[in-house]
Amino acid sequence: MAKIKSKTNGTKKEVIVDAATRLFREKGFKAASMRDLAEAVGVEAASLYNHIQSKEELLQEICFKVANAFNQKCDEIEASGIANIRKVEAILRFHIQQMFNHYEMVIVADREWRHLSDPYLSNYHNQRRAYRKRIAGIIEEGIANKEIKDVDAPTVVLIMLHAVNGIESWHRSKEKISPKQLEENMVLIMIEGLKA
Amino acid sequence: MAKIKSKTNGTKKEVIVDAATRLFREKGFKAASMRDLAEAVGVEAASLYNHIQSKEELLQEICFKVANAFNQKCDEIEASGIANIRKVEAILRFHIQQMFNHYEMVIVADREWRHLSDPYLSNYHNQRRAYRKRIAGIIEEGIANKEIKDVDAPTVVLIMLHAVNGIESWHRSKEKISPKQLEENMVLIMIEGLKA
DNA sequence: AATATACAAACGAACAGCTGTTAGTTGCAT
DNA sequence: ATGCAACTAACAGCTGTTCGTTTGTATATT
Repeated sequence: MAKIKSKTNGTKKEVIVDAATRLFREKGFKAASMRDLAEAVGVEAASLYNHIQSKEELLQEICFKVANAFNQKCDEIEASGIANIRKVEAILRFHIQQMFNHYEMVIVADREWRHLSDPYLSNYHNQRRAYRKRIAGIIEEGIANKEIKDVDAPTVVLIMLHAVNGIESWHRSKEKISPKQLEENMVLIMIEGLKA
Repeated sequence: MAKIKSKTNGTKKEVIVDAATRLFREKGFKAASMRDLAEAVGVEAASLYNHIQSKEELLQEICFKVANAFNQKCDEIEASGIANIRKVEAILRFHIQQMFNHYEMVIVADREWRHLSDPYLSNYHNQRRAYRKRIAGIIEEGIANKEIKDVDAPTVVLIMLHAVNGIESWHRSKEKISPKQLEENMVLIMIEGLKA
């Protein structure tokens, strides 16, 4: 039985991915060096390669973990029988909650995925496009059902998905309103404005 | 000898800044090398330094050009005597239009300003914070006047300023609605939802 | 209980390539 | 002939990564 586990919980690789997430978020993928990462983990740069294959693998892990979370939640919401406007609201709320609980991961995926290389790059890119089309589809159904105002669905998707990125600033601001208040405000502004 | 061709009324430095803007947008500041930039301009890397002082100077130029444009427009709007909700709408419309006409510049400034170094970094950072507070102030006045719904003003600012970044995706999408349509949709969704 | 074995995981040194930038030189238009 | 703007060559430092080796420790054998 090999002891691969680190002190508290999770494999050493997970520790490395966590540190990479923090580092990529604050310096950007290109500007964060493996030596920086090694220092953050408390180890020499060469030692990292006992646990990972490459720097890019770290970015892959981050990007697809985020993508999977959103796709999975979207499956769940789409399967539920609730009204389309409610589905849109649920998706928005999930994005907001992810930005509270795992914002470094989400931000890194959103900002640095372009640095993936090609089997992964186009995979991620396709998933991203498909995800947006999916949400646009829900909105268009809602418009057809007259639950939702007659607006351009892809535009609503753009607004929603980018608006939640603003929560990054909230994390660093001093006078924070509570997460719940922020969520309710966002939903109020973005969903109430949509209702027919 | 290859020579930098200057447009009818633009210095060679402006040609370089324009190419840098394009390059920084598509590869990111760190990933874009001076040799990449030189190739885009049609010149050897060393030759660039006859016109600029450093790579960072290019980023400074981009960031502060964008910041100045927004600050200036905000002065103008604030000075006009229109209702607060109208001011917010005017600011939103200006952001949208800037994202249509100069989106590479705006995106680079928004995404890469962290790579500035310190006199410029904190200057930019302060301007950014001040700008957001300014808009939040207008919104709060509007709430006090009962023109605007009782929402958290900083949250509205976050949503608005980040939502317009979605226009970057519009630039690369195939089935584009017209700029005017997009603008009207955005205003409809984001401003109508605010009105008291 | 002491020893041997096995193997994960750390290390220092080195690599080849790229980074921004400088120096010195040369060509071209005025 | 003066000077701007291009060139080539080179720099010192950093990049991700590989190599061979050593260390620590959990298990198996004695």
